[in-house]
Amino acid sequence: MNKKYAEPGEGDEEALPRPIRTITDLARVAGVSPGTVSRALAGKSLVNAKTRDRIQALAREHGFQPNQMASALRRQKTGVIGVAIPLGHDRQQQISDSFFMTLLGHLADELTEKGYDLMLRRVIPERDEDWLDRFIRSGIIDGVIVIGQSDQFDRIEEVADGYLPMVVWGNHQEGQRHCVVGADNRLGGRLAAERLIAAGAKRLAFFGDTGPFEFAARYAGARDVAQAMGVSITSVSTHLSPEQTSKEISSFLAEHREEIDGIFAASDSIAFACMQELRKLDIKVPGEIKLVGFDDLPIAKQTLPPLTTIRQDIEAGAHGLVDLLLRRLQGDETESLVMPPRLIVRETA
Amino acid sequence: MNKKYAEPGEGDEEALPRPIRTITDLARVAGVSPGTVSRALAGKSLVNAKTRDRIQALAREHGFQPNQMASALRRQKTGVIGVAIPLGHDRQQQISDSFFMTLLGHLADELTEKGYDLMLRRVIPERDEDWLDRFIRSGIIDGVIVIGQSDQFDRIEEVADGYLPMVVWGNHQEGQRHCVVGADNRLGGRLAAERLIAAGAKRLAFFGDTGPFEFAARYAGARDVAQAMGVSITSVSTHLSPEQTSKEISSFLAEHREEIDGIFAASDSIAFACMQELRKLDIKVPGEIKLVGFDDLPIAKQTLPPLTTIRQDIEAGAHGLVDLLLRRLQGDETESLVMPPRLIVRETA
DNA sequence: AGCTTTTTTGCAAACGTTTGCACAAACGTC
DNA sequence: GACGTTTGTGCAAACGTTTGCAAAAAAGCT
Repeated sequence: MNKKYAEPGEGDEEALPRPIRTITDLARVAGVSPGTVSRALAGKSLVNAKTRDRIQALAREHGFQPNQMASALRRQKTGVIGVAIPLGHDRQQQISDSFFMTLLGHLADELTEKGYDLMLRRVIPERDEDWLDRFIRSGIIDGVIVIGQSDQFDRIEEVADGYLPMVVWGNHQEGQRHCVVGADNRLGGRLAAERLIAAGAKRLAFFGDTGPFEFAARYAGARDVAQAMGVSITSVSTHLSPEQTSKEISSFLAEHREEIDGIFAASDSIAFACMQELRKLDIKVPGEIKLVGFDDLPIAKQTLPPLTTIRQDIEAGAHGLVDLLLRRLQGDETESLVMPPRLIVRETA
Repeated sequence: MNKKYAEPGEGDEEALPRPIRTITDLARVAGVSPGTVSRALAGKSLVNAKTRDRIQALAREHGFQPNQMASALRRQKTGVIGVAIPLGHDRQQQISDSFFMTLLGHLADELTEKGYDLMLRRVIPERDEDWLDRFIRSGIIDGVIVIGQSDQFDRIEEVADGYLPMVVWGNHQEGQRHCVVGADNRLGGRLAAERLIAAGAKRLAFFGDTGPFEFAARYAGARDVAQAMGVSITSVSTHLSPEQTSKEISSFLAEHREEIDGIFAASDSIAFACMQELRKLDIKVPGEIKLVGFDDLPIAKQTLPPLTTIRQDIEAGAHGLVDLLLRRLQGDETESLVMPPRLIVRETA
C-alpha cells in the first residue's frame, strides 16, 4: 500500500466532522491518489478490485458523492435532459391541462430509470423568441424534449437542423425535419367524427383552437370524414383557459344551438366544459347532442355520463420520447414515432 | 483599444461557421481578455460601458452564452433548485393526483421568474433511503423543495438540521424543525366536518390513507369537531391508486351503507371516486349522503352535482415555497408558513 | 534471475468560468 | 507638470473532476 497519501498525524478514530467534500479529501483518507478514487467510484476496471471496494465503502461511509458540476464540465456531459413546455398560443394552457402534466410524470420516471435527471422549463415564446437555442446552448443539458409544438413549429424545425438530441411531443407533418412522437391526430379526428355520425349526428361542430398543429390535425381528420359522408362541420375556436373556454362555448350554443347535433371537442378538458354548458342549457347528452373528446384523461370515465373519447397512450408516449432521445444521444438519426389513437366508446356518443 | 487580442489574419467578414463556443473565443474576436468578456456579460460596472455593450452585442450576434457548468463550478452555485416528489406510501399517488402537478406548474413559473431553473426528481424512498442526501450532495442544486412529506417526516427532519436551503410542502407539526408551507389541514378537517354536520349529517366517515401527515391532520380535525358535537366518525383507509380506491370505497359502502350519512374525502380525487361509487349504488348526493372533498381542483366545480370542498390556494402555496426558499438561500432562518384553507360550498353538502 | 507482459497507480493537464490582485490609462487638482 | 484618484483591463489562480500517459509494481515465462 502506498503510504505517501496517508493522513498526517491522525491516530485516533474520532467522530468525523464530515470534512470529506472532494475526491481529493477522500483520496487522502484512503491513502491513494485522486485519480484512483475517481476511477474506483466510477467502477472502472483499471483499479484493483480490492482497493475499489475499499474506496467505495469509504465513500458510502462518509456520504461522499463526486460533484456533478465538476464532473459534467470535465466530461462534457451533464446527465441532464431538458424538458421544455412552450406556452405559445395560450399561456394558461398547460396549467389546467392535466394531459401534459401526466406526460411529464411518466417522463420523469422513464428518465430516472435511465439514469438521467430532468430539468423542467416552461417558456413563453412570445416573450423570449430564443427559448430553445438558449436552453440548448446553456450547456446544462445533454438533450431536450419539447412537450407540445404549440405555435413554434418553424422554430423547432430550424433548431432541429443543427441539433440532433431533440425529440418533440406533437403532431407529425409530411416532410418535417424534427423528430416527433405523438398520436396520429388526424386519424383520431376521423375516429371521432365517424363515431359521432354512427351515433346519428348529422351536423357537427369542432370546438378548439386550430392554431396548434395537433388540434388542427384533429379537425382536419374530422372534416375528411364529414365531407366524405356528406355531413356538415363547423369549427368553433376556443381558448384554453378554462373560464374563457366556457364562455366561448356558452355563447356559441346560445346562438347556434339548433344548428348542431354533434360536438367533437379538441381535448377532454374542452369536452368537460361542453358538458357543463350543455347541462346548464338543459340539453341532453347524448340525446340531443352527441359529444366526443380527445385524450382519455382519468376523469373521463368519471363524468356523468362517462365521456366517449379518443385515447392517447401517454405512458407509451413517454417511453417513446425517452427511447428516441437516448438513441439520438448515441448519434442515431431516428425516425418519428406516430402512435395510433383508440376510440373509447362510453356514453356521450 | 487594445489590439493584443485582435484575431489573426481574418480580414474579410465571411459567414461564420459559429466557432464561438467559449468566452475565450469571444474575447479573441472582441479583442479583449476573457476576464473582461466575463465581466461584460455579467453586466458588471467594472467594465467600460461602451466595451460592455459591444461585447454583449457580439455575444448576441453569435448566439453565445457562457457555459453554465463551468460557471457553476467556479461560483459554487448552480442557479438550479431541486424539486423532489417522494412517492412514499403509495407509488402511484402523484401520477394521478393533479394537485401536485398543478403545484409543480406554479413552482416552475415562480422559480423561472426569480431566475432559477428547476430540476425535478421523483423518488421512491423505500428503494433508496438516501434520496434526499443524495440530491443535496450531488452539487447540482442550490436548494431543494420537497413536495409532500409522504411518510418521510423523520428523514426530512434529520436533513433539515444540517441543511438550510430546504422548504417542504406539507403539514405543520408542533415543534418540527424543517420549514414547511401548507394549508392548515386540521382546520380544513374541522371546516369539512362542520359543514357536513350543518348539512344534517350525523354519522360521518373519513375516506383516505391516514399514513401521510397531511391526511392524518385532516382526519384529526374532523374528529375534533365530531367529538365536540357528539357525532360519530369512522376512518376508512383507502389507497391512492384510482382503481384501488374505487374498489375500497365500493366494498365499504356495500357493507356499511346504512351506517353513515356524511363522507369527508381526504382529497378531491377520492371524492370523485366516491361520487362515482355512490351513483352506481343509486345513492343520492346530497340527499342520502353528504360529501365534502379537499383541494378544490378545477374539475370540482364541473362534477354533477358540483363538489363542496376545502380549498387550498395552490398559487399562494407555490409563491410561499419559493419565497421562503430564496430567503433561506440568503441565510435567513425562516419560519414555516401555514395557510388557512377555505370552505367552498357547492352542492354535495 | 533476467526478461517481457500485464495490471495498477500517480501525475498533470485539461474542461470553461469567475475574480482578487496588480498594473495601466485616464482624469482631476493644485 | 507632478501627483493623487478613479476607472478599466489583463493575469493567473482557482472550482473539482476525469483521463492520456508514463512509471511502478506484480505477474508470467524461459
